[in-house]
Amino acid sequence: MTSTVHRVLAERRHQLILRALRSGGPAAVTDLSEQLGVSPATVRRDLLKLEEEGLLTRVHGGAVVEEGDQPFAEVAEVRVAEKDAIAERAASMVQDGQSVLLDIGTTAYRLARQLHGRRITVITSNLVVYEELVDDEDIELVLLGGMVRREYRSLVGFLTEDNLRQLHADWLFLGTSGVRPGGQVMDTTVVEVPVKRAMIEAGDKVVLLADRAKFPGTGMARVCGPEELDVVVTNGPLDPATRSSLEEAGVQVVVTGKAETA
Amino acid sequence: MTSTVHRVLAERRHQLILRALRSGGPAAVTDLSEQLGVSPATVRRDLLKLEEEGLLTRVHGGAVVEEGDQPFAEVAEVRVAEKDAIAERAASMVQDGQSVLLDIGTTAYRLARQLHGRRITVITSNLVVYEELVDDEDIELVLLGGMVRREYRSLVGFLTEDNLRQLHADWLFLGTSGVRPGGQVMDTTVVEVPVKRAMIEAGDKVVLLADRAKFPGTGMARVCGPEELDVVVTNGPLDPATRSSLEEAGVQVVVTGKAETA
DNA sequence: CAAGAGTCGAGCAGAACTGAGCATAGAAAT
DNA sequence: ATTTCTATGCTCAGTTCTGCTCGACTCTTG
Repeated sequence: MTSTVHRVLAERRHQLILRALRSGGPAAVTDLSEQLGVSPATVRRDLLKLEEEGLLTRVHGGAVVEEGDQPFAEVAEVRVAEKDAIAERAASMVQDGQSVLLDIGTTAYRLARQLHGRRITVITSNLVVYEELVDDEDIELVLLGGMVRREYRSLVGFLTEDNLRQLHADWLFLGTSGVRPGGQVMDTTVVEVPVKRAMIEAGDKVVLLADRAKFPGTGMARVCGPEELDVVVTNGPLDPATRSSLEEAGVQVVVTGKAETA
Repeated sequence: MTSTVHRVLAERRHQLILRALRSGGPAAVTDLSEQLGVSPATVRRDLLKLEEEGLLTRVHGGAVVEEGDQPFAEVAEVRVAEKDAIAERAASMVQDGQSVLLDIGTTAYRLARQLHGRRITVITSNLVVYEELVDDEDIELVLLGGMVRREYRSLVGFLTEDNLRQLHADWLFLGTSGVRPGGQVMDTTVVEVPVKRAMIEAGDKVVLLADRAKFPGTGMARVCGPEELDVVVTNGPLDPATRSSLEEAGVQVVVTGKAETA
């Protein structure tokens, strides 16, 4: 790039900055300045504009992407590191060529982020997962039908259930609002429960993803009992009562290491 | 059609510019000028025209392709004004409270853009329509299940058909690759045909959206005959043979005024 | 708490870009 | 053949963007 120093279009710079922030987290003005080959002043002006558009937040020395811009506004930001650790562990269970059924919710979304570049089939009613994976050519993506629930970025209803009855997946990765001491998997959003049950029917191996805050947990509606689960991935420690309930039902409990990151 | 040579050249430039922007992101006027071997002034005029047609956004120093129009790469750019006129006419047929089934393809997308703010239910397997309407609180949005076809931004497969068998819509707006003289509705993408047929079954009133370039038209696969249609909206003039075929089958032919915009 | 390094915002000069108007060349129409 | 029309290239004034400098501010370190 030494020959002709083609001036980079402002718009292009903005895109690159946003991409850098999204993939690499917070970035310094000086670093961006070097990467883009423009002066720090220009980077600063770029950040100012992008902040006005609400696309990022400036901090002293640099900028970060806003969490609000990310899906799942309220829930998504909490315990991200924990969820990512769980997701990573879960992703490692899937082999190329297999099919994966992803539940709605944040945890499944974090898992989807770990699946980029894998040669697998992903089936989901999670619209954020769809958006995350739609540009990934390697992944065969199947979207379940249904009514769009904007607040949860999901698809629900009898269409979703109908579709699920026609499918079978090697893995189901399920989220939850909490697990009760007896090993009962609960949820707070009632309309999602029939969909989750249909997913359980369609999944060969059923994996529950639940960070430590979910033990013990609550929820209005019961999704299923421990006998429906094959694996629980968590970042424990989970209470002994729940653990024994799960193990009695033959559920494999996987505990990842990164519990105290938050 | 005054100066044939120049016209072709200009048209070709427009295509090249759009292709460059799609593959390489934002591009500078100077770069485009070099690549195309014309003066910056000419490039600027080209960009002006393309912006008027809504195919790109000009920025200081160059231009970028609009995000929303990214899908439908090749097809989307042609005859936008005509498609919009047809879409507007079609949208006026729908009353609040009704349900609308939208086919895949560009024309249905243009129609979706006209439906903002209407209190209706929209059912579709068109992912661009989904993206267009997902933030519109007034619209009840139902997405059909299926395998994601990235190149066409659509959902297809038996899941889509299954979903459609469970549904009924007041209106179906159908696109086509062309209508044969006998009134046969054709399509080029074979895997979409079963979905289109299922849509016809699910629609109460079936409306075909077809700009004048579709008469007469071709396509590998036959979707349906004129007897399945209720209305055809076009910007004609359509050839007398096709018109009489349609009218004999009891199809209402609606011709919008804006035929000679191109 | 204080010093120092780094960062920020504002103003300024130079460079690049834009839009408008005008001249030219080639094709179509008379 | 002449006129008309369109597309293109060029020039020029006005605008926008960029990099630099300088004083004020913020964060860190001892």
